[in-house]
Amino acid sequence: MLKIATWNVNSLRVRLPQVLDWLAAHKPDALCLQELKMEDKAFPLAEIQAAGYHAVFSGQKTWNGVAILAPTPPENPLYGIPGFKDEQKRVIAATVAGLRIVCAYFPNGQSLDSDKYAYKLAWIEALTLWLKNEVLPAYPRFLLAGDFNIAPEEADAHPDWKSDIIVSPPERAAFKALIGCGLVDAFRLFDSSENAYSWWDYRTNGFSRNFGMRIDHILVSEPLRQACRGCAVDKAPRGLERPSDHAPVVLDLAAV
DNA sequence: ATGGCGCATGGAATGCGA
Repeated sequence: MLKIATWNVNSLRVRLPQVLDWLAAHKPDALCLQELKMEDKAFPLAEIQAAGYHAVFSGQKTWNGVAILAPTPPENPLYGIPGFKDEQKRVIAATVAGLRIVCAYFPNGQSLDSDKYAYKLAWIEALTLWLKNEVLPAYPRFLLAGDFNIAPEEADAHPDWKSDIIVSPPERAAFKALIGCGLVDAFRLFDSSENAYSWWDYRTNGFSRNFGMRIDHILVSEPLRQACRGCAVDKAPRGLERPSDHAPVVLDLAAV
């Protein structure tokens, strides 16, 4: 069985002890991280290697930043979306355990009238075209994991969520177009509705009153669908002292 | 219950995230 996980850590500098604990406890075959919020020269490679993991990473100061950790060296790393000029470090790809993995931190968008919203939609379109035209044809055993900043369905957002961002029809249409490339939302293959959310607001005790959304996802290619054995949110890290506002999403995959 | 938290920058107050 392979265990593949994704976790927006909201600063790897702050969350490194929790990440190391989580690696030791769960021993994932791949862990995708987002929001490192650090430059590559600050990446804690020595600590991660001491924990028995290798890493490929793409960071920047203050914002964004993505990484893939694995017990064997991730192969053929690729940084960013080819042909899409972007200063923001949001995408890293690598091959682990015979799986092509794209780890992505989708733009937030901020609000529907923001330039960041237009950037979000353009970014998703570029990602979709790249996956459809280049990645999926080359790598049948493929998965896309990360923080999508989209709650795909009504059930994926708390009813009290009042903002348009994250749940707007164009964002949900973009998610469907992405799925339409030949991908499956692994979480929805299983009845795990009690763990429906992957993010909870830091404000107003969001976690204790379950004010959250499911915005972290693992999408798998059709050839991997039959190998999926389970997919769930691990809520435990969200309850720790000084947590990330996101919890890990974990996929169990039968070895093929 | 969305001003209300947490993080980074810079060394206080502000911008951003979702």
